Amino acid sequence: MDEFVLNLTQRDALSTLERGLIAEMTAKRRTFDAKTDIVKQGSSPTHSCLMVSGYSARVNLVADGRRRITAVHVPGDFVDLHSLLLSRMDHSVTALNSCEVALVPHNLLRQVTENHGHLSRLLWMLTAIDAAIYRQWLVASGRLSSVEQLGHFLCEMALRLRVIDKSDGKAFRLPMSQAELGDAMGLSVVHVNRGLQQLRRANLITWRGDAVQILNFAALQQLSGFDPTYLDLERRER
Amino acid sequence: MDEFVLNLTQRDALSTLERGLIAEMTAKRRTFDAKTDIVKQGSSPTHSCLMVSGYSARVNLVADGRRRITAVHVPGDFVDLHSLLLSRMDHSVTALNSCEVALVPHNLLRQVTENHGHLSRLLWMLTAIDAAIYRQWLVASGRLSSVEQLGHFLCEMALRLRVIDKSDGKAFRLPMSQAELGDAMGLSVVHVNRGLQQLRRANLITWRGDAVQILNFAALQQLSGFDPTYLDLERRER
DNA sequence: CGGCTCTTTGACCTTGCTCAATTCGCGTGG
DNA sequence: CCACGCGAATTGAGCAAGGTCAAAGAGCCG
Repeated sequence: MDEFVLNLTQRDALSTLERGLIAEMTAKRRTFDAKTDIVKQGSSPTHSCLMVSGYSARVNLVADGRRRITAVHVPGDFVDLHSLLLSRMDHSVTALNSCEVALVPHNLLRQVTENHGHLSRLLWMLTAIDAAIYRQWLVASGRLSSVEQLGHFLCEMALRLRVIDKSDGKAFRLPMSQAELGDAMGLSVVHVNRGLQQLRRANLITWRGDAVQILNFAALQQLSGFDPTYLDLERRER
Repeated sequence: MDEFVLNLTQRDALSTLERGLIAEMTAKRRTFDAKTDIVKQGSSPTHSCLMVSGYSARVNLVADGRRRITAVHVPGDFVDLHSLLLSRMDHSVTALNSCEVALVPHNLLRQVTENHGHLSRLLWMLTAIDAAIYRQWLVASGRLSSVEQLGHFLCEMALRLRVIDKSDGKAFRLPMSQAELGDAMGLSVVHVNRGLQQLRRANLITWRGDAVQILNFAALQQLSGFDPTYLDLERRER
């Protein structure tokens, strides 16, 4: 699983043994159509899902139809590692486009935690990075304006996709409708639309279909106060 | 460390060996005055902090003085386990009142991940629960009204404090000013004040000094759509 | 061509923010 | 015991960001 290995080797070296374990873990695959649930709210999975290709979103439903997307996952992301440790899914994971997923049995993961300290620290690290992203989204959600927030999100996606060679840091695919983007930002569709127009008018981005392009990363970064520290893209022993 | 053990045994059994390891890990202590930093943004700690007594908050600073509190930690919370896995702190942890903290050396934690699979899964679980709380705050921040959000937060604190025997599920201490509460909710002080008044007028809560009392938990829960699933208060093998 | 989803626009409304004062609680020094 | 000072809570008034509703385009596929 190329993207997953890239995700890890960006942050630490992997031994041959560890690469073998990863291959074993990701052997079992399944595909999901766009807009279908990969993991359902309320379920207690017996395996964890790792994105092989395609994008997915973590969706929380609130009473009376309000929804919030709390995370967007790209190839190489271990989507619900935490289902290994938690009892019941308090939210769903939905395919944004058609995607392929590796189903990693929990007992295999448990074996890793028993016998492979370093690799299990790396998996743990992935959940820590996810948490860092949640924190950053919380900051954005409560303390940035809608335009700043949109810009921040696009900077983040550009970087995360660059790690897995799906972007040069400027152009990338993002298969999300403005409604989905609104759910991710905690904004209304209408407001997302107007925010994007503002970014376009400022010549900061273009967005046609699922093709996003950041025209001036430095300016977008400055506008949104984006600081990539939280993605921890640093290679060192962990 | 009583509260920490309660936090874990709420979710799984601990062996005698594991209890011993925990005692060893939490041997070294330090106290912090109210409003001082326990961990500083930008630093690369060599130990992780576990709250022994007192409350702390995870604070992110944004340009031009905006702040966001992304988490509130109570006794028994492992405040920055993730510093074991991440390179640099992208935020600070600040003491809300005067508190005592156990300093757990990273090399000790690393040994646990090498030799004690079950205990390291439990530590990992704690970071997964933290992440679940972040997700819930994201939902609250983007999709709940200010009053709902305040209610949700108070329900959460009541439950988390009950786990560590610091609350009967109704009354508890919460040493936060309305300004701090605003930073935690992503709201302005003025609005927090008005929201709390609304909760008081509806006879749902009282709050004097740092003494909070929930007068009608069921009603507050209903109002805020609080569902405790995400706290994963279920005892089973992990 | 028809139907579907997604984007865009306009008009209006509401929640929550800002600014500025005032009041309250409480500890301190006289 | 009382005046004073200080941080926190509270209030009022006006404003603005973002929400809602409704309709009109655009793009796409069968």
